[in-house]
Amino acid sequence: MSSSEAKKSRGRQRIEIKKMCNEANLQVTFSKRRSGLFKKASELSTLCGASVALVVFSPGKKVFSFGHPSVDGVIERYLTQGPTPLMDVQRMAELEAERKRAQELSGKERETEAHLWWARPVEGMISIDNLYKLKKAFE
Amino acid sequence: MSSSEAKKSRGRQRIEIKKMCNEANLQVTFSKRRSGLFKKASELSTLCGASVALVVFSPGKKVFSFGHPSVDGVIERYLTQGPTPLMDVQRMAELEAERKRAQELSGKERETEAHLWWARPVEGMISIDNLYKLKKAFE
DNA sequence: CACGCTATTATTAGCCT
DNA sequence: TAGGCTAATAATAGCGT
Repeated sequence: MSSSEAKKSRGRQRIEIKKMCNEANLQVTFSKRRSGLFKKASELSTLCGASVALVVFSPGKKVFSFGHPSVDGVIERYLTQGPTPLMDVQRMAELEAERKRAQELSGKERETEAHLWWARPVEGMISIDNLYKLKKAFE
Repeated sequence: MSSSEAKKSRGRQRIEIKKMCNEANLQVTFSKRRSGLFKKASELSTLCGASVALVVFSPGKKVFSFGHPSVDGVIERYLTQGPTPLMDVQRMAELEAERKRAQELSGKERETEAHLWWARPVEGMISIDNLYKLKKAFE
């Protein structure tokens, strides 16, 4: 501020919605816009009582998620009520068996960061993985 | 417009982020904010090259979704790499390969399909309860 | 019920610290 | 790398059509 007439800031500038070239800037923009996006998502669910699931992978592979009532719950509804038709019991039994086998192979849970209070409030109790495979099977 | 000095509009008013009481207004707000949310999601994926999956169920049970490169692809990554129990190396390799393949296939045909290409309402015909019954039936 | 309009609020790009 | 600041752009609540 040595200059008595230096402008404090150029303020917000219009940008084109295209892949950002500057890597450093991209990182900052990602963080800021991600926050805004999750806020909007939570507001929509609160204001309108809508169910929302939002999952975002950063360019650096980190994952962020928000869900109301829960990510897994909404995903389950999506996979179940989506374009996929109902499946037969036969196929379900097969996949259920595989699920149990896989469950034995995997012993632990993955804990990720939880800075954001609105992120992943509840852990799904139903085997989402199983449901997903069911859906995949019918495609 | 009989009054020559009638104000055109009170403009945007501050609102509290709580469940809206007025049903009619809620419907309008849901539509507007849903559009904004999906736009923000698409902008984030475009600007930063982030993978995004967004699923919204309206109070009226209709479902809207957006995904980049695809909803299913991102959900798969979430279910695989996310909070869900990890699986054996064999299966992870399979999913990894499939993800890469899916990534290459994307970005090839995805342009302006219609007005809001990123918002596709889908008819939900299957209830979650049906799935539960089916699951219990075979259990 | 979906759009169009506009005054305001909300979000954020570019800088600085 | 992560937070503030501020000027501008973007989103939108309340009304009309």
